[in-house]
Amino acid sequence: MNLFSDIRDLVIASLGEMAGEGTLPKWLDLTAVAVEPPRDAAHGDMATNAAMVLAKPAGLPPRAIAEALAAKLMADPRILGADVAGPGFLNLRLSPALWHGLVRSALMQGVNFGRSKIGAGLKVNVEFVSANPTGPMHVGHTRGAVFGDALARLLAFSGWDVTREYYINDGGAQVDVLARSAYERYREAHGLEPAIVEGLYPGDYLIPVGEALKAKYGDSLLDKGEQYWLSDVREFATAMMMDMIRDDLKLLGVQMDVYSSEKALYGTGEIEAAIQTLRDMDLIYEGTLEPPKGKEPEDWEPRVQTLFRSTAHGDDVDRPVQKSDGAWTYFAPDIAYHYNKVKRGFDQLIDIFGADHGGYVKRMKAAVSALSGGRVPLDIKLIQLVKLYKNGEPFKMSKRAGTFVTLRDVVEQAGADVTRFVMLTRKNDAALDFDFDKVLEQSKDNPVFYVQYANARVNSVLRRARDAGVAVDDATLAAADLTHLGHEAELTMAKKIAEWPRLVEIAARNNEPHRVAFYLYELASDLHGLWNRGNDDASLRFVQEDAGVTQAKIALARAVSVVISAGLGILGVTPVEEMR
RNA sequence: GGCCCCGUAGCUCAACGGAUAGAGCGUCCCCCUCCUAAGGGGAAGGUUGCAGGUUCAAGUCCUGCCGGGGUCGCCA
Repeated sequence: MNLFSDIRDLVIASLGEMAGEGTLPKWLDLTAVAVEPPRDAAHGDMATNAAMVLAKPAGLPPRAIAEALAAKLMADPRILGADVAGPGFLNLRLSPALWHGLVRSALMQGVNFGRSKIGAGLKVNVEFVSANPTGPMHVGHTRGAVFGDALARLLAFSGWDVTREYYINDGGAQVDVLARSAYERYREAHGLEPAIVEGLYPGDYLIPVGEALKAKYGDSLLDKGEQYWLSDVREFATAMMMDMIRDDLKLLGVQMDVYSSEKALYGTGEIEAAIQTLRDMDLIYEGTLEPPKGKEPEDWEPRVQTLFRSTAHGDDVDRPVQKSDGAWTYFAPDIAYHYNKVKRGFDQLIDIFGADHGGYVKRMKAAVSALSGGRVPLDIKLIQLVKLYKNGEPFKMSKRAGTFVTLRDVVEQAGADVTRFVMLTRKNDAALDFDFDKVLEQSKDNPVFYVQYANARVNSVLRRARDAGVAVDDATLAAADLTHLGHEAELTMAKKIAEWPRLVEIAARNNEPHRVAFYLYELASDLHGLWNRGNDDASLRFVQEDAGVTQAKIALARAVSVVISAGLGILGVTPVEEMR
């Protein structure tokens, strides 16, 4: 139930009638006609831009169209007023019964209120996290994980068929480094001095891997050449790292549907086939790249490489798929991997990358565009840095010094719910400050607390009503006589609730889960405001003498709670019933 | 130098191409015999970095600058 689209349907139908009657030309394109909440409540409940959008193509003055449309709309019982304003806006006042009906449907639909079918069952693949299997997840990965998971939930809520996928980068040189690092820990487990030289991973998290290797292989790998153990140790250590990463994700409440391995692409011919497909399109050639302008590397030498003609699909320069020694670059298996996703029948692909992969966006889009014949859109969301603070001071991290902050550190200190919510209070492409003290603060400048508090207040009212012997289950509330909700402050609250289904659509269409977090903050603010007005005006308190009136007021409060629960559900945050 | 992201109130940030650009913090004033004051109401605070352009309408789209960050073959 989306009141805005209902009223838009009415506007479109009325415009159709006007065309039928000759007031408007018949061939007008109505796609730009919108029905929106006005910024200023004094402008009414909804506004449409129809007259302004149609004035030019129809060759009529906007106010004339607006007035004719207003007359039409007034015939509908839902419309109490239609006033032409400003440059040609048509401001609509709606019957209170509409808002009452909306509260009722929120109560009846529960946390499904706002669910829609705008995704039309399209198969979308959301690839996120994809952290290298060489160590535990750190804060940067955490934000990507939270974002991807919330986006997946948002799209599923909005009618997409969502697959969450993790691409394991287990095919490059970094897993060899992992193996060598683990091997040193294996030697350490045998009481030998580990030679953790520059370039190896120094982290303590590999000590258990060394011990596990000892348990499995005994001393059989000691004093053997790398060619003897590298492959086995690599596989063993990678598997343990992935277990660790899965545990980290679980801490955050993130679950993947599919784990795809880069390494598994090698030797299957998939990479060769993908490249051959591009070659058949004349998009692969042998050539030499120009050195980057302005900042030429010291050791630049022109080399002939196998290149992908990504410029044919919007990139700035062509990109190598093979290194000068003939081995695949990282890009080649990634092309094959995305081709694989296309072939699995996804209608849309979404990749969530760290901001440092920004330079990779155009070439990946070019590859998918070429391989899908332009059929499958790829949206790449770049996740900006998280800056950590403690007591207002920047928290320095250094991977080299081993002082990086892990996902586990963050979740153990702040909790999964707080971590998730805070990380979604910013657009993905803006940097985020995460202050360990502020996120746990119980005050209104902490959005998590503020939203949870609103929900707790509703539950407090429900308890109170129950204690007074008033039935407040959702079915009873939905059946209550909501005409008791006549105060302007109460209708404002209901109108805010009415925006929820629309907000979800906008957020889903733009792949912007942060909108949900901001909306919830506004919704909570409205509830706190209404609550406090009960201090001055006893008739606005939720619990009243008359049971019927109480039920109507609580129906409104409960509808807020329902939306908060639904919204937090999309963010992956558990609503609390009571503040501690 | 090329490409990408960011630039909005003193600070941190919102705003699906719509009307007089909104919140929180900070500053100032007010509200608890009353459902959790862990809250609320109000005041002050703006040339949306600059200059053009498109549009009935631009913080939003396009072009060029300025400032900050990221990135730029043989890492992933």
